[in-house]
Order: sequence, then C-alpha cells, then structure tokens
Amino acid sequence: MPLEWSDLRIFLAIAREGTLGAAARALGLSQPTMGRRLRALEQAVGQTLFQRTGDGFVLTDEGSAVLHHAERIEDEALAFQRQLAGRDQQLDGMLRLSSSDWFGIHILTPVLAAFAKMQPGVLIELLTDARLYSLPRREADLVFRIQPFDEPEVISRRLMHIPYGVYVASGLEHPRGGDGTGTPLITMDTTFGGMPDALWLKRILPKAHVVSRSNNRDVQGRMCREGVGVAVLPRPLGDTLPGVERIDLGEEPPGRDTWVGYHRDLKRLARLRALLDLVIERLAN
Amino acid sequence: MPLEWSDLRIFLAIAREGTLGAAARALGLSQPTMGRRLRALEQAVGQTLFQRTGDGFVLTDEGSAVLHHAERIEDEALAFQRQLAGRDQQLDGMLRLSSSDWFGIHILTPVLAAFAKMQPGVLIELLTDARLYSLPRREADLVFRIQPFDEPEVISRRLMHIPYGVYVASGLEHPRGGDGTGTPLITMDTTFGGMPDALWLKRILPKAHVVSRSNNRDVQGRMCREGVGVAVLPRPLGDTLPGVERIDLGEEPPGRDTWVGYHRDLKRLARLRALLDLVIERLAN
DNA sequence: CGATATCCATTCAAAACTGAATAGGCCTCT
DNA sequence: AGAGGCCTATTCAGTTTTGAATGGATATCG
Repeated sequence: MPLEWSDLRIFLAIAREGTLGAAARALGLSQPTMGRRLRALEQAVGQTLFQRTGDGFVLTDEGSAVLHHAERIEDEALAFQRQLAGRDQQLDGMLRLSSSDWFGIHILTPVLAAFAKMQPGVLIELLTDARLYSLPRREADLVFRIQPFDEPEVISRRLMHIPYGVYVASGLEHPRGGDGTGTPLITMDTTFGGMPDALWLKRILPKAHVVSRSNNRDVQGRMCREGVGVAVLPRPLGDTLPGVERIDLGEEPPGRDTWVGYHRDLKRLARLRALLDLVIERLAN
Repeated sequence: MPLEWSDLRIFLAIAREGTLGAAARALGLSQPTMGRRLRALEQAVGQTLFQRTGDGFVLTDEGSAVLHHAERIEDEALAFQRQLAGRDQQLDGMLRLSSSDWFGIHILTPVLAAFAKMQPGVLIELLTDARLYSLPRREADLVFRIQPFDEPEVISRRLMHIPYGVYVASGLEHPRGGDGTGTPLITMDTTFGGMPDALWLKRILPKAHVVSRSNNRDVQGRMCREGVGVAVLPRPLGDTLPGVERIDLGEEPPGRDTWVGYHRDLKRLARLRALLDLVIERLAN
C-alpha cells in the first residue's frame, strides 16, 4: 500500500517509451512486471496515471502533472550515484568514453592501448557514435568533442588542435587552381552542412560538385582513396592513410580544436584522472 | 546490481534513526530486511555508507555526502503523492487534522460531529498534540494553530478570534485589585513562558505566585475549578466549564487569533474543501 | 556481578515477486 | 480475408525476498 520509490522509475520508463514492452527492455525487466508495478503504483496513489489505449500507454492529466517530480527524483538518484562514484579511489573499474569515430580510431586508440597496459584493471569502453552522450546521466564518463562544453557541471579543457588537409587519391590529377568546375567532392553528411570545412570548400571551389557524402570521416577517406573525389580530412587521418596524397589549393582548410570534458562529480575518480593525465601527456601540447 | 530507488528510503531511515531496528519500525519493515537492503545499496554504489559501531549505524563521509540527495528525493516523492491526492475528487477518504488540545475538544468537536453526519464516507482523524505536524510531509492535511503560517506552500486564513478571560472557582474570593500578592496562579508550561496571556498576567498581578502549571488548558481549567488558583483560559473553554466564574481585573486579557492552513497541493481535494467550508461557516467571524 | 535491554547477524520456512509462455485484441499489409 | 506485428492481460512454476526466531556481543542498572 505505501508508495515504492522504485516504482517511480517504472512510471518514468513507461511514460518515456509509451509501451510496457519497450519500457521493460529499457529497464531490463519483463513486460508483465511493468504492468504489475504500474498497477501497484496507481493503487498506492489512488489515481490512474496512464490511459490504456489500443497501442500503448499515454499519460493522463494526473500522470503528466506529476511527471516532472519523477524526473527530478531521477536526477537526484543519478547525482547520488555519480557523487559516490567520484569518491571511488580504486583504480579498478570501468570507464566509458565517447568521441567521434575517426578520432576514436586514429587518435585515441594508441593512447588507450598504452593505458590498458599500464592499468590492466581498468576496463575501457569507447563509444563512437553520432549521438551525444550525457555526462549528467553518466552515459559516458569522458567525452571528446569539437565544441567547448558550456554546462556548468562539466569540467573541460581544450585538448589539441587538429589541422585539416585536402586529399586526392595518389597519382590522380590535382584539381586546377580555378573555381573547382568539374572537381568531384566528398563531404560530410547533410546534417553537418554548417561545418567549417564544408563552408571553406564552398568558398575555395564554389563550382565543385558533391559526389559522395558520409557522416564518417573514415568512409570519406576510403572513398577518396578509391579515386571518387577530393576530400577534406583531418590530417591525423589523411596523412596516415595510404593511397591518398595531400594537395595544396593555395590556402589551408581551417583546423578544429578538440575538447575533453567530464562531470565535476567524477573529479576525484582515480582511474579517470589517471587516464586523463595520460591523454593529456600524449595528445595535448 | 542496479540501484533500487526504494533502497534510498531505507538509507534515509537508517541515517535518521541510527539503528536498523528503529529504522525498521519507522518504515514498517523488519530489522533483517533493513540490513540486507542497506548492504545491497552499498554494493550497488560500491561504497560503504555507514560505519557499523557498537550500538548502531553512523554515516561515513561518503554517506553524509549523499544524504541530501536522498532527502531531496524524499521531498519529491512526497510532492508526487500530495499532488495526486489533491486531484482526488472523491469525497470519501481520510482527513487528518491537527490542533491544540482544548481547541480540538471544545471548538472543533461539534463541527466535526456535524461534518461526520453530512459526509459519513469521510474518516476524520484529529490529532491534538504539542508537536507540530508537517503539512509538506502530509502528517496532517489541515492544521489549526495560533500563529500565521509563513511557508509559501501553505494556503491559510485567519479563522476566528478567541477572547480570553480570568477565572476562579465559583464562590471563591476574588483577588483584590492590588498587585496580586498572595494570589495563586495556574499557568502554562514553562516552555510556553513567552505567551501573551502569561506576560499579561505578570503585568497585572506582578506579585502573584504560580502554584500549578500545565501545557493543557483543560487541565488548567480543572485545577481552577478545584480551587487551586486563578487561571487565564480561552473563554470558549472557561465560559462552558461548570464550577468556575469569570472575574474582572479591570482589564481584559489579550485574545488570540486562530489560523487554519493546508498545503497548496491539496487545494482541489474535495473532502478537504467541504470540511473547510463547514468550519468557516460555523467558526469564522 | 548477574539480570536486563539493546544492538546486529544468521537461519529457515512462508510469502511475494518475477519472467517465459500463452491468449486475445487491434492494426496493417498483401 | 488472412497473415503477421505489436500491444496488454493472465497463468504458472521457479526464484527471490521477507520476517519470526535465535544466537552472540555489548552496554546499563540495581
């Protein structure tokens, strides 16, 4: 009869996912359990929180009225865990990193390999994913990205400057210094249209035409190597990619700064500190 | 392995009570369960939250660091329940009131009796207790007291003015109009020393001496009726108490205002509204 | 100094909860 | 119209969790 705080987590999951099955998957429980716990919660508060529709659960007025209480509870529970994790002085444990794909592959991998030898007790998980992982939710402990962090709870620093270069497949004819007419381009995904290197290309080679797009720099590099066209790549990637050569269009493409950030609560997490020290030693300067 | 939100409630209870047994009583669980759930919580967060001492559990640094997170979770959980209770349009259910003892007995009882006849589905619980019940915790739904409420989440109004009078046992000699030398007094508990009627007595009869104290106005009235001394009583009590008579010391003792308050979240609780309407109709002005 | 009262940990049978499987409803697609 | 998906509700066996009882350790009191 009394309210079980754990049931609020189930309430949240159902509210977010919309169906018992999806909520069950999200929480690692089973669909019947979700139904039962929700019923128990509704009974405890004496109110119907969801309207049962043909295909799922949708919040009633009462349910939406209290949704943000449950969200705040979740925030506090996450903070509770984070703050304790930040006091873990043990070096063993797990660290979850997030970065863009090429950065993870070409820049981070050697550093992580060295760290794994130094600290075999620490399991490192590197997620290279387009979506942003949340530091407050602890979806990641350490995030590398190309924009500064503006959240006040995140401690961040500029890690390194990444120069970019223009590449073509080795031996292929370099584009003439003109307006780019007839030059095939390999660029980022449309969703990344506003990125500095895309704008730069547009300015230097206004008449060039795009023949291939990808959100993955490695894919762009491979396409370039296959002779598909001209690509702007991070030099750490392009310079080590066999079969392509960097060309000079009379002006360097803009570089980018890379930032690394982690949650304040994890400031004292020994293994995070150890990894960060190594990352800075190897990459910053 | 994942954190159970319900275990945070157990964490809070142990932190407050200091022992597993007391915490178990507070939550209506058993002592072994408290121990097990706490162990599970500590395991889930990978940190020792309590130091096991000879006689009880005391928070470690880690535990105190996260205590206020648990408290905020509790606040939100209470708000969650309150807000839903406030939407309960059902007239049936329970209402918990709190007032001073004499007020409950002499003023509230007739109103509550009338309400019980009008709304037999509503169970009314009247707590007359020196300690203050918390509206945010919903220890009480409706509180009557002699001071205004200053909490912003409480909706309150002045209910009625209570005049006070000076009483002696019927037939007993009235104190002379002098400084009170030789007059025996019955007053409030020492902890209520600063109350207006106590200060007023001190000014009118500075030489009078206290022979009996109680925190209970009814007890004071009975003592007075037994001829023990002079008492200042609320007139609704004194005027209806057989065996005592009101006397005139040339100046009226100060009266007091009574206030009634309830939590905003319960604004739409139909049965609370119904009771309050009756209370105001019968008592206000 | 022994009696009593706490406290926590452990044991063990009973109760509660869980998840796989299943049934039934609704919708879409062919 | 029938097949296939996706949804919830129900059933039922297996696991987990619970609380009463018990034991041991420590402090308090007469």
